[in-house]
Amino acid sequence: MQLSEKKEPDKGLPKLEGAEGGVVMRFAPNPNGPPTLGSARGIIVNSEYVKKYGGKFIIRFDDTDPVKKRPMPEAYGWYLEDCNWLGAHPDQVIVASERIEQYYPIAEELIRRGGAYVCRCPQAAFKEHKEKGIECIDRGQSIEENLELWKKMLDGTLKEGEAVLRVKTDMHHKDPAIRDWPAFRIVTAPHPLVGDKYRVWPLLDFESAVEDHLLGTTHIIRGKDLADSGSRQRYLYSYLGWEYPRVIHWGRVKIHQFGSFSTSKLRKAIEAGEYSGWDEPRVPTVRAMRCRGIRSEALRKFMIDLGVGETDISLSMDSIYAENRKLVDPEANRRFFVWEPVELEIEGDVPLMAHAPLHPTDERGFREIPAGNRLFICRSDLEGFRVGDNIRLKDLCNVQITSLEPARARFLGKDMGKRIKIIHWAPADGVKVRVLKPDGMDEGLGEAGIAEELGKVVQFERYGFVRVNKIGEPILAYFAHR
RNA sequence: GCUCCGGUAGUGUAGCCCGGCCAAUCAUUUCGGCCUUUCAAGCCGAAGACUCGGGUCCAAAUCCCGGCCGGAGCACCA
Repeated sequence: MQLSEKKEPDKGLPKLEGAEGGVVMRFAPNPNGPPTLGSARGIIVNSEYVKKYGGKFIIRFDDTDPVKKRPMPEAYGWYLEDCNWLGAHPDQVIVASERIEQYYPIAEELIRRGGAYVCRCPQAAFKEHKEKGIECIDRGQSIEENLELWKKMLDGTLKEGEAVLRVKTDMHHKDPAIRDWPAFRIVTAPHPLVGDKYRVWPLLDFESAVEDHLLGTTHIIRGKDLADSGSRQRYLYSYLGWEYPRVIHWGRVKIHQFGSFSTSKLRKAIEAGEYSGWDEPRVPTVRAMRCRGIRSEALRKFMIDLGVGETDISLSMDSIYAENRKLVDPEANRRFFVWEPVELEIEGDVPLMAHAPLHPTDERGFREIPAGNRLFICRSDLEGFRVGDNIRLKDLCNVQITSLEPARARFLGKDMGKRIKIIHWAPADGVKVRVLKPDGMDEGLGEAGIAEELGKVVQFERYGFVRVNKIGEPILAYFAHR
């Protein structure tokens, strides 16, 4: 009994320690672009835990740097849009830049409790102090002096770069990363959302730590890059008498097909015109996946299967594609699309109309495709032929190749003979189709019915699954996968 | 330089906390075969892994120590 229990493989996400009574979890992006596949992992896994244990899922925009990680006003909405599409409906949405007012009193309280001091060391000087474990003179200031200086930061007496508020940890801490970290600095540049309303901005460790407490966060999952934050923030929690949430870390994610993706790099590339936008197939964003016809369920299943290991992982889109194929294959209509079309002239009684099933197994009717003595086939198919070859034009008839240049054939019959090479084709008056792929583009001719598939995922036979995104001249489709 | 964290098949993952059911799970991938009016799907089969060295123990993927490899932090970025 117990033995077979232990054998049972764990399904889904690993258990969360101390989550039995429900959880409060958050995903905290910087809105400097739309969510990427990396963000999707955070959104999906956090929200999935909330679904599993009950509680609250919060989206919190950590947008407290108006300059170096300047937020994009549109990106806030993009996140919410993509969250909903991913099935991660937030119970609460927080914007840090709108909550600065709440941070100031906490900073002041921290000073009162002797947990922070205003440090006027030049950046480089402090760096040296930190390396050598030397306490600077400002560190010894009285609480009153610190409160006075804090006011001077707020009222503009102290200029940008002249002072920061530091949390007192331990200048002899064995890990230099933990020593007296900065909580606030002066930034006079306007913030895209709140303008020049504030000149003293919190840094991530302060903002995040305080918000996690304010929001009642029970569990934090964050990247390994923030692994030291816990140690830093615990000092602040201890000064204030708060209880620190449980923390889990996860490693860096890379995807073979995209490399590592940083939002800021993408943003630059888009601004430089290397990509046409945030949703084109070459870009690893959630919206690009959506436009390519990747289902959110496929992404969810994939991310949940990944779990939350601390190992850095380097994955392949193949698994996501395989997951998506299972979802999309039973639904997608089949259509003919001929890339690099070459005209084929056929002599004989070629049927004038083809009846092709919309789906190979699900009986949902037929497409009527006009045929006749002039058709188009793929250049790559033609190149594989020799004069005399018997070929079946799918759902139409059998022909024999009589010439390659120009491409000619003669009608053989409609009977299903023994198994011969089968290719697809496009009618002479087919519609122009352009397919954008992660690694390029294909252009060609397709059956007219493609124009009925706007917004849908279809399978171009012998080509792959695509999503039809625009009906026009040409019709525009994004490639999902084979 | 200081500090922290990882290392199971090509990729990802289960098992590791609480050593024996592990000649190691599942998925993907690749390769065969069957089926088939798509090079899709489906079905069947195969391939492929515990980073290395010590130690503890009757017994180690699992515990301990060390090496190697990889990642991260040491910003008035997030």
